[in-house]
Amino acid sequence: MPAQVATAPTPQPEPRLTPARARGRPRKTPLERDDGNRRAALLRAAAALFRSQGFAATTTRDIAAAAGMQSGSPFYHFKSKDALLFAVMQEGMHAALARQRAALPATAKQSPQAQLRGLVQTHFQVLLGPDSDFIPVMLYESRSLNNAQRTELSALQSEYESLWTPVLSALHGSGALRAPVGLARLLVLGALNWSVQWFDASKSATVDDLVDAALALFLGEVAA
Amino acid sequence: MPAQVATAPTPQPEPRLTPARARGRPRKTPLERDDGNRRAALLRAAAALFRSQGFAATTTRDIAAAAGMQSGSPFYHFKSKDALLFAVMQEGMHAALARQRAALPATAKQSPQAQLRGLVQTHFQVLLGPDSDFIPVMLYESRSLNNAQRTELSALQSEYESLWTPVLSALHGSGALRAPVGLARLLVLGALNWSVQWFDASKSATVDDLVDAALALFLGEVAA
DNA sequence: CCTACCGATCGGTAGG
DNA sequence: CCTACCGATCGGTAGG
Repeated sequence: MPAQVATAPTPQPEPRLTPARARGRPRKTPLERDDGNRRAALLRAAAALFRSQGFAATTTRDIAAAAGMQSGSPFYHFKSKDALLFAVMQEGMHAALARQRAALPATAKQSPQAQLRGLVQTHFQVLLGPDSDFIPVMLYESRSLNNAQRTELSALQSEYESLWTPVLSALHGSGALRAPVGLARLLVLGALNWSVQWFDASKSATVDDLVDAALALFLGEVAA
Repeated sequence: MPAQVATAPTPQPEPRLTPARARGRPRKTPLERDDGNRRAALLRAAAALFRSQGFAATTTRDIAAAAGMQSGSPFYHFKSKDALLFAVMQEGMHAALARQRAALPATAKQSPQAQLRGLVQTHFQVLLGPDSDFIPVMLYESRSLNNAQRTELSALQSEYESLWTPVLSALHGSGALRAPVGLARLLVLGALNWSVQWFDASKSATVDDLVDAALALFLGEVAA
């Protein structure tokens, strides 16, 4: 029998208005409660589950369990399952935009070919690298959004596409890219986006192999 | 009061083993019952709904209503909702294979470039033409299949891919295609498959425009 | 293929 | 963030 159990009976505490505060896991004051941490955990869990099972097939109970919560708790952080999906997609788009913008200066003074290579490389990293559940969810689950959400995301997607257009235009102008710029952008992004369906990090091809293959396919460029 | 009602009381028919046969809408004998027609109607309705709403978000009641049936009736034709999804995908793959094989002879004696153009054109028609819900469902809902179903479909998909490989190999051999054949096939099909996400028949670009743009992008070919 | 129904699950909420 | 719960919906079935 463990020594620390069954000693003197625990004295009943005086009744208080907020009895739970003093028991269970220690509570933090509102300022240090780190809501963002729990919210971020929910977002990450939701992104992973939405990606692997799809939005409609994922229950809010699945998400709660993956984040270590009880079934009703996600609704403390998000108004609805829909709002969770939208937040995942927004987070994904903001991260993708930030990464492309951070990578742009490195090739800004180089050839359009090198600029396209930079865009393609970062795009593959966003799709296939670590923390890469958010954008695939956005690509493949947008049908589950309502109109207002779809409109708001469309604006972010247009921003993202606007990073590609000048580079493709320059390539078209020099004859390196023969297809019309608008359709070329759609076909190129399609070729890249589809990789989330088949890319397997445990297989032989690496992300760099994909970048080389894509540039070779679109521009006839052979890797250096 | 309608004349044909409230005349002589309907005589009770003799009790029979199959009383329903003689009442209600006329029944056909088993041979002319045209089960295939009702089954095909369910498949078409399911394909359209699975495509527009996704598998998990579509109820078997939705499908029944779209085919003009009551809620329990789809289960007379299909064992489960899963079986319906699988049948849609199988139908789609068989049709796609049949159409590609029918189109092959037209370009068999022409250049590899012309052969690729033929494959791309038929692929776009299967994806975007009339009755084009089946293949998009297969492309975007395979996560909802069980393992046995997935394995069976993989075989059909391999058959389909095997139509592309010799053409891409010939193009790679002649230097017209610089990317490795395996990755090129995945990127090319991705570019084409993604079109179901954005192609709008009511917009300016036609399927023929897409074919031209794709060939220009992959081979640097300009349309004749 | 219809009628009537079951058992399970699900998104979401009240109150603490 | 947890507990306890509600109302609605859903896949599927028995019997005809």
